[in-house]
Amino acid sequence: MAYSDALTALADPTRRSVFERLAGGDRSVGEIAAELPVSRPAVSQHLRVLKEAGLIGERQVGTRRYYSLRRDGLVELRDYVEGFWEEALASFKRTAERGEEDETSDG
Amino acid sequence: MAYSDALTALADPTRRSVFERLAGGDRSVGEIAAELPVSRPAVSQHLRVLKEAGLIGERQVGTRRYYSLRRDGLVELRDYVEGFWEEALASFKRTAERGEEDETSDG
DNA sequence: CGTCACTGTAAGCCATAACTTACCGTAAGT
DNA sequence: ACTTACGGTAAGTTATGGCTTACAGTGACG
Repeated sequence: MAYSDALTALADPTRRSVFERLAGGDRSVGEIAAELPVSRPAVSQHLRVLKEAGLIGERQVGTRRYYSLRRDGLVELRDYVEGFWEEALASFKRTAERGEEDETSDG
Repeated sequence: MAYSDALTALADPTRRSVFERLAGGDRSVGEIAAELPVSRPAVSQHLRVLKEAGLIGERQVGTRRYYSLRRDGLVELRDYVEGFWEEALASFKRTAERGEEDETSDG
């Protein structure tokens, strides 16, 4: 399941920072590293994880590599949350229907 | 930021299993533990993390504690992904408008 | 009050992963 | 060809966190 990798990838704060910077447009590794308090190799490693999670893509220009958000990856994550949202609503509804009884009425 | 805690919480597979089981309705710690290959204390710890992330709530009945999804927590996570989705679309659009850079290697 | 059922917490172990420095390959400019 | 710029990879260190067992606390019930 890809949403699993996506969630794992976005769990780390630093990696999330890297990811969120790509929302503003394509960025090279050096550009991202310059704005973060970690080394360039660290950024490289984060980018690798994000890429393996399908969240970003890369485009090479000379020796530079521009990373960008990948639409499909976002869709998967979005669908997971949305799907869960639907289930949650159903659950809330069931709970509400059972009334405010705070006792164990389960058989 | 709460979505941060939510993402961290949902990163772990076991914890995600715990969380997803709550989508089917309220559950006690013992019930959840019985369905998972980890000990009850482990489940307890996962529930604590999920609760601190605002994703679930608890309701005590006797010595039992029923955990349930928390609507607000879901909303926050959903909004984060949705907001990102919007930004991503804008980014995609910008990239498209800039046209394809033909220096891109085939990859 | 004594016992049982249910659960949270503490302590310790160990796998994971995030970070660093060092190194290597590659592309462009002179 | 040499130099510079850019970035991926390897190796090693260290912090994080998920798991287990042992223990403590609380409510229901005879």
